[in-house]
Amino acid sequence: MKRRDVTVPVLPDGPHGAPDTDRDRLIACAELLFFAYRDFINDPDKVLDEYGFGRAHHRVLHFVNRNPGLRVADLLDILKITKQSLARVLKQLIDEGFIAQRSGKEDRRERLLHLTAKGTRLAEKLANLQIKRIGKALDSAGTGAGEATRRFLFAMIAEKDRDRVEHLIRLPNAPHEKEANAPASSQSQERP
Amino acid sequence: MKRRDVTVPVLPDGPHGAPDTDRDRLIACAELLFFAYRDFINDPDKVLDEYGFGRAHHRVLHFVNRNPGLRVADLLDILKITKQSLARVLKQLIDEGFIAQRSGKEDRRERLLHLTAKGTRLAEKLANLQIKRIGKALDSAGTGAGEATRRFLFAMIAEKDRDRVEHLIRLPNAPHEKEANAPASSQSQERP
DNA sequence: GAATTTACGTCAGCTATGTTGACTTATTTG
DNA sequence: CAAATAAGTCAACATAGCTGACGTAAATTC
Repeated sequence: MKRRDVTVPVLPDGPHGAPDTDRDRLIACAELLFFAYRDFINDPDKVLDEYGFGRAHHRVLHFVNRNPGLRVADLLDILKITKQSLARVLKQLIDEGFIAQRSGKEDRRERLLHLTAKGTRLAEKLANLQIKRIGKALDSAGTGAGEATRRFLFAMIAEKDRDRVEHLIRLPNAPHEKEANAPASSQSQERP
Repeated sequence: MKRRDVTVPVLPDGPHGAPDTDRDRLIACAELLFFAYRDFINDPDKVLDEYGFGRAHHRVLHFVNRNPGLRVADLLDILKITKQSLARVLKQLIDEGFIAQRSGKEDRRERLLHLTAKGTRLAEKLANLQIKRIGKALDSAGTGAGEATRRFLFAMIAEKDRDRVEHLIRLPNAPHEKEANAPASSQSQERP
């Protein structure tokens, strides 16, 4: 690729002759979100590839790991995909021994999802990759960045889903200090 | 969907009897990133649907809008997709009059990308939706959240891409206060 | 000036992950 | 018992990635 030396307006002036910095800052956030997410997804993807899995499998593993006993309906609600989309990856994960189902004790129509030992190993391996990257990023972002970032990300979630997510992530000091409650479905009472 | 009222350990204690809050906080970031991105993408998607476009089209519109005169090769580098993947959406955008190409003046092999008036209208419409959501989220996240969030997101980007991104977003006060420079390609001079 | 490299476009085919709509089965609930 | 619910399944389709191969025009190099 050739390089040209051309001077170019770096920060084009807004309508009033001054840079539209507020807007630019918000747009920068949008672009950063894109790049950050792109790379956030990337380390796990490499590992998943070795198993013949994709991101969809990762998401299922993750949320089942974090919420053992999750029902299929809950997972659908978390992922916001259709039953058929989920079915495909879930079936694979079950067939290959990463996820086990147990019938609900109270409601035997429910299939409560759990990770097997094998599933837990993979889920943790993937989680550790992401945790590592996030940890480093927060360190380099300075004190208070974690708190601020969580608040920002939380506020980016569609209003109607925030309660649900807040319960789901069950963070020690949740974004708005609401009392934490039972995860989406979770635990329940089973486990004989 | 039925909900059960079951009391459940909200914050399972870690190995030392205390909650493993550090790890939990990092995992919360990961989950929040997933939910935030999911919904971040959502408003534009609805609009794009009306045009028969998808996210891929949005990304192209966005980066061409922000960097008029971008070359195809630059776009590939930004999006990290293959030429063939890009070709499909780019062709549509050109055929339907959202994007125009001009041969480079110095190097006539290059096809420099620009938005048409129609393209600009759509790109701005989409950008405004996202800006609005981000603006609200930052407000609700408190002072300093923007700064912190940008730093965090920037640090989440793969190291080898950070320089490039930093130039690309040309933020007034970039994450590390480096001097802003010309956009990735657009007219540009960089490239190692 | 010929050969090579570069920028871009394109053909053909594959995969992962999402979608809709319809139907079955087991189980709970009214 | 009838109706609603949780889950599984079939078929068909769309989007957006991917690989590999090849063509063409222009620029660069030998």
